[in-house]
Amino acid sequence: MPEPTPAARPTLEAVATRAGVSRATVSRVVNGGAGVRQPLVDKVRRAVEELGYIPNHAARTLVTRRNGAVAVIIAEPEFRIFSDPFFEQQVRGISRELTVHDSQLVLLWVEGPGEYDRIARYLGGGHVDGALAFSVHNDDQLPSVIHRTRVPVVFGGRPGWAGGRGEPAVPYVDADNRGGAREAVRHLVALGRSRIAHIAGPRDQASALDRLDGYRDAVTPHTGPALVAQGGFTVESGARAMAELLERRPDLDAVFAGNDLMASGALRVLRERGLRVPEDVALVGFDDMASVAERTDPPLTTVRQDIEGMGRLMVRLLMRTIGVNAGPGAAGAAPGSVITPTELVRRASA
Amino acid sequence: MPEPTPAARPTLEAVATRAGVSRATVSRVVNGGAGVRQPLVDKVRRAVEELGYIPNHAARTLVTRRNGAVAVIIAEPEFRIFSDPFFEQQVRGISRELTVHDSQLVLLWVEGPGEYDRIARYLGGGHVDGALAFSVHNDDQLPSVIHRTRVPVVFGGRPGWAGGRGEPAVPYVDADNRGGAREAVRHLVALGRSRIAHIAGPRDQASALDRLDGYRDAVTPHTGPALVAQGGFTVESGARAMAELLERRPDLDAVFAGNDLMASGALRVLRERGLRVPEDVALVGFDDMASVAERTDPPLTTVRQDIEGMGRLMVRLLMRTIGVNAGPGAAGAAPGSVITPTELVRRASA
DNA sequence: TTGAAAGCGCTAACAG
DNA sequence: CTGTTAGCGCTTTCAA
Repeated sequence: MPEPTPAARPTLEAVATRAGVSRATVSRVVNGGAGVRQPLVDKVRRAVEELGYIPNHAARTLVTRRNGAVAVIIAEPEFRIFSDPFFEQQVRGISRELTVHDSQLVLLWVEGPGEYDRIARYLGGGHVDGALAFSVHNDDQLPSVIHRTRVPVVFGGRPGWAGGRGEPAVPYVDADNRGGAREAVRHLVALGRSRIAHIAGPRDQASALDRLDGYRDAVTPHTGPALVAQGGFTVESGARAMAELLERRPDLDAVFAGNDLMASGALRVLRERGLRVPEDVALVGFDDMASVAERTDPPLTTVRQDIEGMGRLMVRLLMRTIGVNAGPGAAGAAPGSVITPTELVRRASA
Repeated sequence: MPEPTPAARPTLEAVATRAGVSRATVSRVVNGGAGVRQPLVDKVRRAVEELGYIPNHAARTLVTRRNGAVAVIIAEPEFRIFSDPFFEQQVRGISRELTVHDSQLVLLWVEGPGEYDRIARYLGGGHVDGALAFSVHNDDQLPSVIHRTRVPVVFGGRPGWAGGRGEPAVPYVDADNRGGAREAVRHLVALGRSRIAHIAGPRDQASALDRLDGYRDAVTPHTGPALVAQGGFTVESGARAMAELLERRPDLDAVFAGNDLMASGALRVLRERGLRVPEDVALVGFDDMASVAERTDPPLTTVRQDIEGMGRLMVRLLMRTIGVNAGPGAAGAAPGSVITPTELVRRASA
């Protein structure tokens, strides 16, 4: 037996030989078959089938410089990010859209700054065509680490430092937090409320700041005074903030919470104090997190964002960036970021 | 300007030229530097540093046939798998251990049988060195699809069909469900209970069957009659099963639930009926899911499994398989599966 | 339309 | 210990 090889995977060459054509022709057929006469196409297809040929990825990448893979970078500090339904939906969107683009999702789980080196090496090594990262805290070095690898990247959520000092322009996809907040408060105003308070999210997260801005946009001296308490996007912080608000302004008649979790905390406190929702105090949340907003009593009126859609958009943006970079334009040409619209969902709380 | 090239990534060649050595030497240094004299090593290192050289992945893979990447295959049917704390821990273990082995985690999200083709192509294309998959329902075609690609694979959880008819032997990592169940029931027996019931998990999941077997092992005619109700691993199903059990055997004095979720459902029913736990009915769960077991009232006595450890083990097993396959042994040589021990955690419910 | 040939960047014998 | 020399499997001009 001259060939003890168990089952070496067939190469282009093998297919070519079997089909009686050149490697070039096989390559053409495999890549769409444009410009090859039908009989040959058929012959090649048959050979591919019979041999069970599958193109070798590495070889292809080596010459095309394309990988068909995109990294999704997850920074661990974002605590139980996996359990976060928000995150799950976004990744689902990303995954689906990536499939459409025939690309693979490579998950990069970063447990801390100690691993930034590994990430840089991975990104720099050309394993992926681009990266998707999520808005991180302002002082994090990760964005700049990513940036230095020169791998195209799109952020999920407006990075707090976007547009800052010498910061490079980064493309990102974010919901219209400000507009959504504005709409929420206007709804409250339309309901005839005039003492509308806001429970704000953490000061180091852009989404929280944007929602606060939206609240400020809508609450004019005309509609009533601004009244803000600080929360931290958790149920407990929402409860605390609500208590504080009640102390400062016992006669408030509406609350716009920075997210559904805080709204549910606020709701609890409101009921403990014997205040009826929405009769005495109208309440609006943000996110439309199903596991929360639909299950409170009364169900929450809130602002919905298309999370899965945002994930898909991140991919589209990235793909465009990659396309652009392949062309004559230099790497700096960041395609504009995208702000997706939000929608007020009316339930019973306001 | 003869060189309009913006910033072509430096190659081995460039480093070699700069350091005044051959490509081979640079390659050696980059790959550990064994067998190269110190002065040269230093020179090369410096050149690498100055040029910001990063090895090209594709080129390396093309010749070494190794990828430094492992696929984690997730079948969507497993509903909100991301939100499942169990899953999160396992993936965390996998991710950490992969880092140790200098390998990357590639997430393959399969939304349904329609995508099996894509998966097969990906796996077959040599993108990854191996795959990790989770126990799926008995009738799923995914395992066989994976198997056909000849990519080494390790399963998380004993596949229901393992050891079946013509099924190939697949290596898997699983907790000692049977042993753990046995221990749980023996604990109940030691407590003096003699009418011990079991709420079983779904009949098509190996873990549920194994726990049932463990229960049967420990409940002998000597200790009392077997009494089993069917549940589905959810809180609600646990409650229903408990009600049924109470109907069939109002005087039962202990319950071993197939998991913590069902135990908490059972607990609720028990209290509704005015039965005290553990005084009237002792209760033991399984999993030690922190978000459940520690928060019930009373906290659940349960069986803990080292989930993150199982994730790590899956990777180690896979790495060994890959190593073996690289050697003379044929691809079929599946290294033995691993059953990890469980541990009874005593809290207040039993 | 098809084929021949030249690499992509790297590793791995094999010499020296 | 170091350099030379072949490729790994594929795409892509360039001719024919």
